[in-house]
Amino acid sequence: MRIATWNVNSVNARLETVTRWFEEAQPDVACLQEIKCVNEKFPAEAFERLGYNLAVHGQKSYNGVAILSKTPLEDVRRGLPGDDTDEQARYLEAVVSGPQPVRVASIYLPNGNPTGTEKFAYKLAWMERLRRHAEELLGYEEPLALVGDYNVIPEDRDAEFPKNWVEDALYQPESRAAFRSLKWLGLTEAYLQADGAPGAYTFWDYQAGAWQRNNGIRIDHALLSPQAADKLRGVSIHRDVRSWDKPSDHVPLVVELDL
DNA sequence: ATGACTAAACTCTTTAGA
Repeated sequence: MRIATWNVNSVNARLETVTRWFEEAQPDVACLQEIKCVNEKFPAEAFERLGYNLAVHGQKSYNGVAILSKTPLEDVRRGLPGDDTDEQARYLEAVVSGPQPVRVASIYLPNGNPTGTEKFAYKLAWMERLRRHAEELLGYEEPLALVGDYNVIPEDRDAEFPKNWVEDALYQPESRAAFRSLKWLGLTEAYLQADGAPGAYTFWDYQAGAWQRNNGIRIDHALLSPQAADKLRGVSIHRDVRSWDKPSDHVPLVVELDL
């Protein structure tokens, strides 16, 4: 089973690019972030034509997450528990049905810039809510994949030019510590486990020729429960998609499990 | 020191992204 995560930076503005990738890569499950539309505006038919079932948690203009699956989705949960006043659509969870079901979450973790503002505080609070929720999910002792745009650069080697990021929310010690504390619950970071080579990035800014200079960062991640990590076969980053016409600034990350 | 791109919307600028 191939589970993909991809921040598409507007599913409607980029529908042709996104569906082209689906046709080529044929993921069994795909978690999308930054769909940037309400549920009613999600281009459901385009994906249903490709054989996908879908769950969408959208929002006007910003954020928005979705899960697409070739098998039916069950136990769909919208929103991250822990704050009833949070209206940002950044978390969607569902169980992918099949002989060996997998629980999957599509995560769009807050950016948090600029640091020292309420946006950064929101990022850290959101990460703490995610940690608590992940702790509960791990208690199920099931195959679980928490995938998405974490907006965290875990280590120096996850940036081509680490010095560019020292003031950035994605690279603050607090952001990185929160990411580590999530992993320390007992989650396996799929890329490090299956590959781990430095210089692999998932995001290149649109500005200042970042792609041409390979000024990239690795901020899209897949965290696996022990029951899923045991079945980890491999991970691939679809880097070439960044050079397509009308690209997202993120590229797909694909995890392959023996399930 | 600044801006560079891209998208969305109560669009001819502003906000947000990372």
